[in-house]
Amino acid sequence: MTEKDDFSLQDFLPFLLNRAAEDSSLEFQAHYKNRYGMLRNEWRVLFHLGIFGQMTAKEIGDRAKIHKTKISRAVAKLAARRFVSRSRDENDRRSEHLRLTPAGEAAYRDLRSQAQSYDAQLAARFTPAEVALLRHMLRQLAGIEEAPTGK
Amino acid sequence: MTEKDDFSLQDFLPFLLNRAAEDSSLEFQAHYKNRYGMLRNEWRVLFHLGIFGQMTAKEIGDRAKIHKTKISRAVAKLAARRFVSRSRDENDRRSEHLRLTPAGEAAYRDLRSQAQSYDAQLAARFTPAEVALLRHMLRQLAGIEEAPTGK
DNA sequence: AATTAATAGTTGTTTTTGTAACTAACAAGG
DNA sequence: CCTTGTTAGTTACAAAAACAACTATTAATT
Repeated sequence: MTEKDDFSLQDFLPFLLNRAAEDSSLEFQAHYKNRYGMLRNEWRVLFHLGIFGQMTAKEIGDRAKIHKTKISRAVAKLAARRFVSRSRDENDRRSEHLRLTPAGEAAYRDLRSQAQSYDAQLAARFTPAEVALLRHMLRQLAGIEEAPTGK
Repeated sequence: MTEKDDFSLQDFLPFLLNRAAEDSSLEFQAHYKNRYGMLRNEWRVLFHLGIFGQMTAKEIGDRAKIHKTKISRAVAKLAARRFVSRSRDENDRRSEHLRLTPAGEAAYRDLRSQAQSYDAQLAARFTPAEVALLRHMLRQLAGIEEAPTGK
């Protein structure tokens, strides 16, 4: 099983990105799945509402580039578990404003602290400058506009 | 929709990694899906065989960290399309040696060149040193042992 | 040797995802 | 108004992934 070819899968960025993403997802999953029975899109929605306080499904989808059907299902489950409350917009009755219930807030705060320490754990493998560059490059690859530095 | 919280999803590594991985996967998918009707695990198997010449399903799974059921189904499809041939190991009749047929080789060479130019296109957004560091960090995050440099 | 355990690979069943079609509400142009 | 087009969100169906159970073969234990 020795190489007969100069191409290396382990250098191919889409492969590497997927492998790294899968590995880190799997580890972080332990927190939201075991403790709250959530799915990936559910914690993402939860986090968006935790961070921004109130959003519509569309706003979440646009910001996180998650398809509306995924949002719809995630919101349905979060609402069923009383983590999220929904209220129609009076001006445009097509859209719904979502926000966390107290139980949702509690879950968010708990998971956020898990996320922060897991992120720190990943970052600890590198120097701060390296991590900053990594985040910058990943944002670039993910098509996320750089957050304005408050300088 | 303004932030009420200091935590930023867009800095959280698992989120960033997933977003970047998904984006690049989706773009590269166009090549193997449109041209060959392949699935992600199918091109991965194809590439492994293209690179290493001959492997068992287990070896592929170990190296790429793909679960054996995924390998099994990917191999079944590749074999049905005559991209891969299978032969039992005479010493251990549980395992099968897989290799590319000429058609498989042709598909591999085609996709490999697509992969190389797509990778170059991604890499072009950064300096060579940055890209080298990115690959290094991703390998580290993915738990891939660094390839020995021939120095 | 006979039983038990381990390994390579496959198959079946359940969850999740992807895609498309749908409803309801609003907007714009004639 | 009233047809046509858009948008927010849901639902239904098809494709794919996850997980568990299975077969066949080899290895280990007694």
